[in-house]
Amino acid sequence: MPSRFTIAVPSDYLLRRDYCSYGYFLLAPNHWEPETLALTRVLGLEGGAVTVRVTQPGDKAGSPLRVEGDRQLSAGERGQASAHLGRMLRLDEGYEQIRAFHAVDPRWRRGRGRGGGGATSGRGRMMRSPTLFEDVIKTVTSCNVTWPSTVTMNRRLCEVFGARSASGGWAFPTAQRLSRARPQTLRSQCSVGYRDGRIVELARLFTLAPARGGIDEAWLADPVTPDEAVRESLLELPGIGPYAAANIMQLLGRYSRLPLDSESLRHGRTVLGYTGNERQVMKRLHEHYAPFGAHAFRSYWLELWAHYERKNGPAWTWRQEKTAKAFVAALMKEKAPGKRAEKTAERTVERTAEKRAEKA
DNA sequence: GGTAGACCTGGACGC
DNA sequence: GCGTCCAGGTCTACC
Repeated sequence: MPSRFTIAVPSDYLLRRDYCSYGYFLLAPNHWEPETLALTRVLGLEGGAVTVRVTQPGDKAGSPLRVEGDRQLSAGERGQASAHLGRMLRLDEGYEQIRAFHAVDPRWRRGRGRGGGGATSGRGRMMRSPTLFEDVIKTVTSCNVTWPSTVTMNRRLCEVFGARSASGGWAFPTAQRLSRARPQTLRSQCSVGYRDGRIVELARLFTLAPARGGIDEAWLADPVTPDEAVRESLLELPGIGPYAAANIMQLLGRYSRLPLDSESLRHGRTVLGYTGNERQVMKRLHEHYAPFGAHAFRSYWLELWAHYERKNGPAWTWRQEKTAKAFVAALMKEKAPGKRAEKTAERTVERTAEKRAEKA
């Protein structure tokens, strides 16, 4: 028997805008339906996998979220599901925290949520995963690779190693499951390439107690822990370099560091008009966002995201199956690609999908 | 401390 | 349809 419950949200929280605010909303097992403004994904709970469908009735900021599961959930499981969704949607970041961000970067204050005195738009909450483990693996699968490959890796990880829900969806694999996986299987069935051993080792570190050398999630998430200590600790993990460490920090709610990559360079050159070599542009990017201090990443990301939305329409209208195409590097270039390049990209994406279907 | 090259996959493009 | 080149961040060896 299906279950249904609600989750309260901050008064300025708007599901379609705040959920569709970071690229991971396009990665399995997450699924967004633009027609119904519904988020669907499988969550791994103590009683097994469950597919949940999350909507915000009336599409009104501050309205409680309606959650429907594809099976009966115990009270404990409902609590677990609420905690997973709360982390994912950053519901822990209240109105005051967003107002503090807008105080240093007023560009995102426009628009009206239903917040109390001096209402703000509520912009500034970027979605993430229900668990830190999923965030770390998603970050590793996004390094040194183009977006369509990241999409493939995440989908295959779920299909090969994820638990299945009653309605047939796949959960993101647990650390326990991936820690037992053979690197060769990861490579051949999930196309993760040289990341195979690193993913297994990361999974193993998530299963170990901190006292035995495992990852101390509570310490990483504790606001008392200094940013620099967190960064150094992340850099010691396999497959985590400066970019990945900064990205995981923002996923932990630490926004002072910038995960600058090739996309940032493009943003610096084409949107901000910076010239010079890579090092010079990176330096100017750091200078540009330095005034936003503890909120630097939010300013950086909202700028970047606004650029994507100018080109492709609001993120909540994006179709998951088409984004692999939309984010093919050539199609994101400022100069429109030629007809041939566009056709080739489409053909390649289609061929890849067919090959994957055959394999499956 | 800085730099070069390997790692792997799939998109881009020429033939 | 095939072959070649290239993008992408991390890691290691070397200077």
